[in-house]
Amino acid sequence: MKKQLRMTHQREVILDELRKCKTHPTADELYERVKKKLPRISLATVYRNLEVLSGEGLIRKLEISGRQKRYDWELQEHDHIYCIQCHRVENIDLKRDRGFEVLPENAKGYSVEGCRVEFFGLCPKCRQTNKMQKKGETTMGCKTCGTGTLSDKQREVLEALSKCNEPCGSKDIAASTSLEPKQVSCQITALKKKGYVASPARCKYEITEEGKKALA
Amino acid sequence: MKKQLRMTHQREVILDELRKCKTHPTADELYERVKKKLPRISLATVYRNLEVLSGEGLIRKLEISGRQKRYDWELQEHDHIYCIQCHRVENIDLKRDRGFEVLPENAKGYSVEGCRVEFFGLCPKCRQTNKMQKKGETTMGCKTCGTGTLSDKQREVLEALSKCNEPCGSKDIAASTSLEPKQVSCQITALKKKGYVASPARCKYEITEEGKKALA
DNA sequence: TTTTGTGCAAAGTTTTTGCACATAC
DNA sequence: GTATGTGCAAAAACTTTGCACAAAA
Repeated sequence: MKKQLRMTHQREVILDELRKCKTHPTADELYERVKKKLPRISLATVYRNLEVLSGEGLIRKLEISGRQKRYDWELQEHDHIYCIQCHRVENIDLKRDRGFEVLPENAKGYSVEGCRVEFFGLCPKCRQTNKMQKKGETTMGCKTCGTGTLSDKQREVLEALSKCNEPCGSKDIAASTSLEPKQVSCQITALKKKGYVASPARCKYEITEEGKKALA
Repeated sequence: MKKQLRMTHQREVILDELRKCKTHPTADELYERVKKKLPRISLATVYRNLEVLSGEGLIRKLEISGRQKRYDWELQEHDHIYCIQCHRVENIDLKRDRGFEVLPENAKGYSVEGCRVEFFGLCPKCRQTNKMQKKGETTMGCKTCGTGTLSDKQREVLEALSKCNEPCGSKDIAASTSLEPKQVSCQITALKKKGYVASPARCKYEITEEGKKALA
């Protein structure tokens, strides 16, 4: 006997937000969006629902490049393009003239259920960013982290750090900003790459001279 | 100025073992193999080397379905087939008659650097297992976990559990079998789904009546 | 001798799960 | 009222990193 599914408010909002997304979001991204409507929802609920909904065939879990799982409300099989720099994933129109069906003799005994085609390259935004970087290239430049410009979150973290007299941990930083500890550690990683943050002791961080300049 | 790479013994063995693999291994799988030759090597070294070697272009990191990263010694671009049940990844011969190149007008402004084609289905082994399951199908049947039949590892874990008088943790089980703790928890998850193992307390497991029947 | 790499343990990152309570049907 | 779902916290699963020491060039 199968479990009966219920349409809870949380589930509804999750589905709803997913349907609004064009770039197939990760559980985490979706959580951030859903939280704006349901501030008390937990990440675990988002994960659980994405799992249940894709199990039911209401949405699709994507098997795609990148570290995190991504989800798609579009059920029909279609192809994707993936930005190797910012990890965005978008749909792509592709006339699959199935000239590349696997022939039984080279399927190695597999029963083939389907095929994914994934293009990769740089999205328009990242192409633009790279161009700008090339112009004012510095020694600290780093293709994959967009050096030079600070994102809002990075600025927030860096500012919090600039107010500390001694090295502090990511939880201290989280407490003095609007950010989640998880987000803070992400930003710190990026800031370390840029040379704006140093880690004089394990899990303790402080702003560097470079970082102070970047804030100014 | 670029760092100079050194050929250490560890690095050599890692490369060597990778070259011997036909199914593109995860870091973990490779670690298990390498450990047989260098028992004192650490998983971190394997990860670090795979990262360095793929950074140098000596091996390839695969962007492929599944939870863990996989590596490939074959540098030339080629296509893969993925077993949706056991997660094995194999090469596949595919005459890409590139009829499906992305045309500039539908690349959405991306600069396309390449394309991955991935087939998925059931590998010969899993097809076989599924067939056998269908014969003796039970109410507990589950497509993705292979209910009914016990894999060798599952049987080993279940037997270990049947010898315990009280619920025990996965590390205790690992100690009394030939398996790694990591593998044990995998098997326990599968066994729980099948109803053969219960978890009366957090992280404590015991065999169920169902499980005892399955062993007999 | 200097630079690069290793083992270890601890942390970081993403996902899953047990539990007590809440909600939909 | 009961089966199903939620929030929370803790754990699991996978990967990365700081450090002190070791090995390669």
